[in-house]
Amino acid sequence: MVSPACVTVNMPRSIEVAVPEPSQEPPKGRAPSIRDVARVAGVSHQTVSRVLNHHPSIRPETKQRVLDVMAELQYTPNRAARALVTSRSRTIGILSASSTHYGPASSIAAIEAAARASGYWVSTANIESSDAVSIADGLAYLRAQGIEGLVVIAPQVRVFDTLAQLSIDVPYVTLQSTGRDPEHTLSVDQIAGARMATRHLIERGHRSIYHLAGPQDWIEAEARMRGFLDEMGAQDVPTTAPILGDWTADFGFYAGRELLTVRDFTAIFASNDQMALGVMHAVRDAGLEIPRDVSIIGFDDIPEAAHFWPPLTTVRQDFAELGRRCVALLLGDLDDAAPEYRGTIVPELIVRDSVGAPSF
Amino acid sequence: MVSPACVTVNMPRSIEVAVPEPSQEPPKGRAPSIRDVARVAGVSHQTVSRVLNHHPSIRPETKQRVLDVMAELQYTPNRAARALVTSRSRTIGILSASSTHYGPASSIAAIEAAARASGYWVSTANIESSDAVSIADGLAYLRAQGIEGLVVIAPQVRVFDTLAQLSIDVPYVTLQSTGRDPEHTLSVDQIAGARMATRHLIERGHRSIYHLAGPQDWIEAEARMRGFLDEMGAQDVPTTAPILGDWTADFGFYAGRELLTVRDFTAIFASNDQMALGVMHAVRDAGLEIPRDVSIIGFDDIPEAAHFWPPLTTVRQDFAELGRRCVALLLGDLDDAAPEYRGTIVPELIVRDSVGAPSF
DNA sequence: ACGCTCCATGTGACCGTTCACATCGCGAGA
DNA sequence: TCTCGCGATGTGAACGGTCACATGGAGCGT
Repeated sequence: MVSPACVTVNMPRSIEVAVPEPSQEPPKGRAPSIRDVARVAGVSHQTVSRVLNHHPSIRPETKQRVLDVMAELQYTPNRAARALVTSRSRTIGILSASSTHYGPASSIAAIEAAARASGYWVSTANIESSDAVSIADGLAYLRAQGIEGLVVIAPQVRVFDTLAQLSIDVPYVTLQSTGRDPEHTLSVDQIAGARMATRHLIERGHRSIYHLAGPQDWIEAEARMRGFLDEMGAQDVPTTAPILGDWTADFGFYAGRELLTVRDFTAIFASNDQMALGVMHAVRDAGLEIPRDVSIIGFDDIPEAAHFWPPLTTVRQDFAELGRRCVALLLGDLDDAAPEYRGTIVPELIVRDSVGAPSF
Repeated sequence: MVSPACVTVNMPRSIEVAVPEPSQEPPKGRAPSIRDVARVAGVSHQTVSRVLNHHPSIRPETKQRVLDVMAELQYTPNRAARALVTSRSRTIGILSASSTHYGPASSIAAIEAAARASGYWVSTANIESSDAVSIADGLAYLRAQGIEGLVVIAPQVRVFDTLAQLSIDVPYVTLQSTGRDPEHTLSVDQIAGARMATRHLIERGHRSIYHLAGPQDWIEAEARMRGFLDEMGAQDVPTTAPILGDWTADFGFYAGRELLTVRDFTAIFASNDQMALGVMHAVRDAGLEIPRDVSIIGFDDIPEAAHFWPPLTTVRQDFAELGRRCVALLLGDLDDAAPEYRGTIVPELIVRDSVGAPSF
């Protein structure tokens, strides 16, 4: 990956714009304020404020004059002052775990883009371990920031406990799948995706399938597991207990190695692509071939999945769209407008080469 | 990866703490302020402020009383008010590209953690394309946020131009390798890492080595390329022109395929692990084996690299440490303390199975 | 015993914005 | 013609902290 290497700090080279004509604005140390603009434009500070807030009753001529002065003075509204008086920070908080993974990272990027487009700011708190203290720290950090909304990309069960405990009461969005509270639910089920994946394996003839699940307190993990179990049940295939992992390739590797000592299965459905990769590694290490001896299917379609060996069959999620809708929903809520994103994002089965017919 | 699925918004469940005794603080709509605390504690607002700022001359007894009241009232200092009067946002901006990749994502997470530990906030602007407009947008966004320092994880050449253009004059840290401005430089060279990788290939007997570089306006990419060229020169190995890529596995795949039509090489040094993965894919598709027919080495040691087929020999970077030092340097600078992190983070060669002796 | 310093604390202004309210024309309805 | 209403603008007070300065004792050297 693009990796930083060496660090250089550079002092500000304050660019002195030599103004030839002695204009009337005093070059104070501070940045120009609304009153500076007002003075130069020959209006009151309130008029400037109105321009800033797109107030309807302002003469176009006046408005233009103010805008011109703003540009001339390189005026930037002071976020702190505004937040102080409105007591609105226009900031959305993200509580995230595993932010170095593709899924969360993509979601975060999409959320940030969507928020920025709507004039909101984003503040992220990454938690390393998912213990209560770490979660509480993250939430306290976000609370101190005065967030107006919260997106949770983390083990949610614990987060909600902590949320209540800290008595943080902002609207929150959680990227989850359980269909309760349908009023506020986007119904893209991971369940559907997981069922797709499972069905794909069954259709190819597999009957002994293991599921490598994610951490049990992640609702996503739970949903995929449920999708797996639902589909297995629906198709009358005997079910084995899912193995609870931690989303990492390392875990997939060790779990795969363990599983292979028995070898009572023909296919594995991993709850994400990284774990699938680890399993593939273990399978090859055991001298077996994919998909001849073992079929493997993943979840997420990370950009690398197409280049695994063999290229991984998986379920694609549109993280960017997810992030966008998530913000739309939160902002629709915040700004009291009707959220328009109630539709469904359909996950998509991406068939590549890691699934074949069972060998026995 | 951990992937969000379905979105649910939940309204705040405002937790009413039923206070039995009618205490003297009025339950106004707003959060308690410094003056509310002062009133209850029987001191002046300024005393409360002093407690907040760890002012030395305060009687321990008074201090404790104030702290108690703060806890009782669940007082949280208002960031906006503080920022307004001090005109310091205590926010560090990150301008990042490819933030979904492991390296940048890890750096961001580390920066955020380090900043949080120092009482700073972090604001990230992700740019999707690296054109000037996109960069300018990102910087404007950060500027509006009132950032006090800037970390650039992006194509730096262009960023600096834009920086000057927008006349943003905050101290900045760039994760870079060129050794100019040694006063402010951490000397971990990517160059060293790249030389290690190259030397490893040469020592194994390779003489025809291609380098798959990153985008030319990323200083990291440039540094690795320079390291490659330096080592090749030092060892008197004839050099071929590096191929400029875009950090993605897809690019590695196509470049590899292209290269294999000629097949005038025995090893490839990819500038990051993703591109290395793509190349591996292309090599296998051509019916060749790694490392028997072609040796491949990467850069970064992403967590998945150990599970590639074959496990990838690569150069490990400690992104977390990098992020920490980066913040230390920036903050040392900001707070006018002597930065202690002038030392060197040594990249480490991780030998796995993707490099062997040349086949011809 | 006097003045000086320093510690602990209080007072009021100010940061840059928005909010509530006041003001001033001007055209329309009576 | 008088007034009412509304559009366009101005005035002053918040918001919740920090800063500069003032104040009143205690400690202390002479």
